[in-house]
Amino acid sequence: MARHARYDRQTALAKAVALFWERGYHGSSMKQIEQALDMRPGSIYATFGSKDGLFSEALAAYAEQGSQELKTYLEPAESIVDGLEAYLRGIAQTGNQTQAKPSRACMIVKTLLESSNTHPALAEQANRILADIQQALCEALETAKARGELLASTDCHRLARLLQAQIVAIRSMAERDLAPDELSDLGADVASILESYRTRH
Amino acid sequence: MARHARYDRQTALAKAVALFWERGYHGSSMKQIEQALDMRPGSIYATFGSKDGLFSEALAAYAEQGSQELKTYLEPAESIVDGLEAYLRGIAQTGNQTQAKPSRACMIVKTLLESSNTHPALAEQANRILADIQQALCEALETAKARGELLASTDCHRLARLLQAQIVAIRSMAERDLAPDELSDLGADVASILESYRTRH
DNA sequence: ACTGTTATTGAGTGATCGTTCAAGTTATAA
DNA sequence: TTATAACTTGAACGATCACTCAATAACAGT
Repeated sequence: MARHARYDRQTALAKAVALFWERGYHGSSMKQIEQALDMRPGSIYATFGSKDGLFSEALAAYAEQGSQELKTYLEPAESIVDGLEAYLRGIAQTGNQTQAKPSRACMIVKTLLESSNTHPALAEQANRILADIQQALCEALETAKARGELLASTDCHRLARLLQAQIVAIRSMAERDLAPDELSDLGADVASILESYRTRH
Repeated sequence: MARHARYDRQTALAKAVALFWERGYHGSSMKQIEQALDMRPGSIYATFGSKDGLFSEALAAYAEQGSQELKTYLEPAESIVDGLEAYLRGIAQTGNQTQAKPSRACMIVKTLLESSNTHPALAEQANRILADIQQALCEALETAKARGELLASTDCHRLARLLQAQIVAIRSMAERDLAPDELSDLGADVASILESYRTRH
């Protein structure tokens, strides 16, 4: 029995993700947020509570979309390990930029590094997300091991951590001004690390 | 023939490194800088020109001390590859915290990720430093290869890039709230990557 | 002591920060 | 049509931002 919101929450969040991913928390002012979302401060605060609240929701949305991206690599793959290697090579593929991303680095890592000593709540959220991702990677590796793709001696928790470190590494190195083929070489080298954990067929 | 400065430039810079490393560029206000350096704004601006100038000098000082740290691992080692592996394991060693660092992550990477879309000049400097480090790693690897430590097929430029990615990975993962032994396991796993490039003796 | 030079001080600059809220607008329910 | 509820607007808030500069203090040379 009243007026409906002019803005779609999901659409606004997607715009917030783009801005925060690009410029970080401290680097994004409310003025820039207002412009990016095409919303006035009152509406923003009514909808998201605060700059912190908006950032937090944006980070969660980013994590969700990142998890979907991983799935698109795992599902069509012949094996889980193949899918993981394809993913590592894929995130190192910057030449083919059909979709120009706000930043090449990972927003979660950017947030972790930016906020660990300035904004404990955000750092905690980034930590939680990274722990969840590691857990998801671990479960995928456990399945791969059960299928005989990985050596029986493989410690999946450790390998998941190593794998996450590689993802972090590629995405951070992608922020350097490397040539596209230099980065994809790195992707290939990183992917080949997994080979030593594979069962010889 | 005049008054001498109350502050030693190097000492002040070291304090600036500590603050900026901990809190980043946008996260450090002039008020905090004044307090950390025990200097009033006038003196800071007379000495370093601007917040940017101070940060830039601090970043350069950090890079220099980081390069010294690598040398302390390489020099006592029996071989270059041994030294590099010891370095990778060493930076993953957070349990033994005789020296509490301002941050566990690398200040250069923090700067790169924070400033790439907000402060081009800083991003460029971080890029240059990373390129220099990669070059130094490359030269060490070339020497190792000439000594027969590495396979003749090794592409040292590529391996240097992979190695730098591993250093970035460990230092970024160190910012997560992992248990000390989880991180040192990661260090060991990362160090073992180098093994596949080694000559079998 | 006096003079010339340089360093330090800290109140103050305008701009921008994140945030609030009274007023205005637009829809639905009766 | 009217009343009511929900949403939008944008001026304004105090705080803090990076930075400046006239006044003061401390040295070196004479």
